[in-house]
Order: sequence, then C-alpha cells, then structure tokens
Amino acid sequence: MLTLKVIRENKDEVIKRLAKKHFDATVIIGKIIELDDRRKSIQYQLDTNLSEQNTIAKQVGKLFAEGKSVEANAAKSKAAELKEKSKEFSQELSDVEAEQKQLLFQVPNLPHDSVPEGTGASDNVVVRQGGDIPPLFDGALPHWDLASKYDIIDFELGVKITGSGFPVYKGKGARLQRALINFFLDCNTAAGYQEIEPPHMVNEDSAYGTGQLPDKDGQMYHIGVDNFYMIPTAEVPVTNIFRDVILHASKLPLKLTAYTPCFRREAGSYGKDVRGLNRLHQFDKVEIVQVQHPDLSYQSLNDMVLHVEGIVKKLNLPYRILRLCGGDMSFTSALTYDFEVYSAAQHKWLEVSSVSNFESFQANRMMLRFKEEGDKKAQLAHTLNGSSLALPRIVAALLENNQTPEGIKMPEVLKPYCGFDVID
RNA sequence: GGAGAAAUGGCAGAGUGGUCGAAUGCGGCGGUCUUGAAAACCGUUGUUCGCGUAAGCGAACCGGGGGUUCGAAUCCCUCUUUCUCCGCCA
Repeated sequence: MLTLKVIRENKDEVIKRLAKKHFDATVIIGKIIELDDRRKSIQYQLDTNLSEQNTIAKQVGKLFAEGKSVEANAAKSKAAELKEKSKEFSQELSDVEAEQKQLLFQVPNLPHDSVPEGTGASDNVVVRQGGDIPPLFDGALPHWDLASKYDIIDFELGVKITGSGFPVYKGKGARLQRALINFFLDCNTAAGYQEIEPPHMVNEDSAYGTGQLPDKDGQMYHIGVDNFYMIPTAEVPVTNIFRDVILHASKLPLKLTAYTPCFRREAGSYGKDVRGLNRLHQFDKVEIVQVQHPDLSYQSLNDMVLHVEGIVKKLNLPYRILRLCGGDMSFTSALTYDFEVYSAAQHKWLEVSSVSNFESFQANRMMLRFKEEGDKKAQLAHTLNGSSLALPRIVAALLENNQTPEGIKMPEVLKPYCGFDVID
C-alpha cells in the first residue's frame, strides 16, 4: 500500500510511474486525495466536539462537588447533544477511512526506475546467463516420464489421495526433496539468514499484511471454520512476524529463511504448462526474507540475487536472470528479478525464483517500522524476499539435465545430502 | 472438551467511576560527580491522527469489538489470548 504522503506530494509522478505497470491511476488517485481532504475535515470537527465534551465532563464533576446541581444538570444535557454529534462524526470518519483504504488497496506499488517498459514475459530483460545447456542423448525423457520410470514421483497416487497437483514423492524422490531443502537452508544460514519454521496456515490479518488479501483471495486455500488460509509462500507468515513492530535501526538488516510447503489453488490453469512438476497445488519452497533500511534495500536486493545465483551455480544448472518488465511484475513489487533454469528435455526455461524489493509497500500495510538512534519518529522499513529456492522445477531440471542411459546423476554438492549418487 | 483466574507503557507491577497517558521499580537516553568507569544523585522516556514553519495545541489508545454514564483502565456484554486444575492426546 502506498503512503498517503507519497500520493499527496507526488501525485503526477505517481500516476506517471504507475503507467509503466499499465495501471491508469488518474481517477483513483484523485478520489483518494478527495477522501483524504474529507477525512481531515471530519477529524477536525470530531476532535473539536470531543474536546468540548471533555471540558464539560470536567465541569460537571466540579459543579456536583460544589453542590450546584442545577448548573450541573444543564451542562449534562448540553453534553448529551454533543455526544450525539460526535457519534455522527465518528461514524462518518470510519466510513471515509474504510472507503479510502479500500481504494488504496487497489493501487499497485510504484515500479523502480530501472524496470523495463513492456507488457508481458517477452519484454523481460535478461541481465545474466550462466551454465551450459547439456546435450541429451537420443531417447532422453521429460521429467514426468523419468519420474515413473524410476518410480520416484507418483502423480496418479496424489490424484487418488487428494487431487491433481499433489504429487507423492517416493524413495529416492522423497529423499531428494529432503536433501534439497536441507541444502538450501544450509546455504542460506551460511549467508547469515536465521532459520524459521513458521505456521503453515495464517489468519486474515496476516494475509492482508503481505497483500494476498483482498486481491488474491481465490488463489489461497481457505479453512472456513477457523477463517485460516493455507500459506501460498513462506513470505506470508515470515514477513508477518514483523507486523506492527518498531525495530531499532541497528538491528537492520534482518535476514530470515524458512522452508515450508506452499499451497496454491491456481484456478483455471491447465494444459502442457502444468504437466509433471511444472505447476502444482502443493510444493516445497525455501524462502529468504530481508527487512532493511530504505537506503540499503537495493544493495540487499543485489546481495540476494547474487546469493541465489550462487546456489543455482552450485547445482550446475543452466540459468538466466531476468529483470521483469512493468507488465509482468507483481502488484506489490518495485523491482523483481526472476531466475529461470533450463529444463533440457522439455526445451523450456522454468521459473525457480523470484527476488523482489517491495520497498515500503508491504511495510506500510502492516506497520513495520524502525527507529534511528536518537530519532523521535519511526519510519517505514523496506521488505524484500526471494525464493531460494522453489523445489519442483529445480527437481524437473535436475532430473532431465542429468539423465544418462544408466540413470540420473546427482550434482556433487547434493551427494552428501542425498546419500546416493545416482537414481537408477 | 469441562471448571476457575487473568490480560495495564520496553519489562515488572499499582490503580474498582472524575484531578489517570496512568504510581513505583527496572531498563533506555541526557546530565552532575570521576583521569576513565561503576555507584550515587538530578532530569527525561510510547504510538496514531488533526492543526501549526516551529514551539506547541487538540483528539484517540490500559488485549480486540460493542454498551452504560455528563465522565470508564475501573461497571456491563462479547470475542480473543494466557495461566491453573480435570479429561484426552503425539
């Protein structure tokens, strides 16, 4: 959520920058400012009214103490009138505030200056590419066929137990999941991220805090009886650790990492893009989150990109890093880098990580602030997050790229984690 | 799941209808003293909104929401959470 200060003070600039995200903010920004003017004037009237009430209440006490009950009763009826008015004002105030908030929720984050123009995935800019695409032998298989050939992932069994998009990992397939999770977490903790195991369901406030609500309601699994949401990413519970928190500036940056399963309904997606591990309703992911000083958040973003790149390199996967264009980036992000790995048998680039700086957009919504030593006023912190990494597509690429007629060879770094060298 | 108790500022903890944004202690910050430090002493110490260049002024906040009253941290209703006892359980 953008701050009112930014909207009021840089109205034209805001509208101009949002155009890059193909969002026409002219009308909505105008409405928000108009409501804000109304809000202020109502607040003023309410405060004045309340102030008068407070004064009278004190007088009444004094008058009774002095035994002047006639005057006291007169004051009482005056107070009753004021109270009636206050009630109206505060009702009006909360209506205006609710309406304003609802509008603010609809305005996306401002894209950073370095965000490229563009409308979709084809306009994203490749900033770096690494690793070699492996030549595959004749008869090389896509990962879903490898999965059944070696009996390591059973998609049909998942359908029986739950539904499509809930695979069952078996034997070395299951062990590989555990190996990757541990490997990623170890990489992250070595880089100074504190490991967290958060709840896998969150309440409504948390879903609002990171912006899943109200706009992405249908994408989360919802537990109606308790009004909980299954988390679509660890970002939600982890970032919400800091909801309504004021930190000391000296504590920044805070760096956290968490493994969680992620649950996404992804309604309406089907076809060959969702085959095998390409898109699932439940998948494993290790996430990194940073809370940083506004002056340093872009430095942190770069650090995170380099960190994730290091992990992908260790896995020896061909990868590229994209800077997302205005049309392809998320509602909440100011600048996003996507990581893709090449899945050789599918001949496709698969997104395995998305690293973003949200600047103060999430922080404003959940009141995450920090205080500089000696400063009286708290200011909004910046939040960043990224996958490091999402498992299924990494597994898809690992299986396809490393297959040989004799079996699938594990990358060197994973061997100690897997306890085996080859899936055969 | 049943019965009872509780929720107050960074922490501990007083406060049962007015003068309470809230005693006191600890912690934090500033100062006096000291070669330096400690101790001691003095002062200071939250958040949000509105008005104001500022100093400042006004309003709200004692778990959340609602109510009673001229006036609520204090009384009532409700929700949530925590603790104790019983039951169940990995």
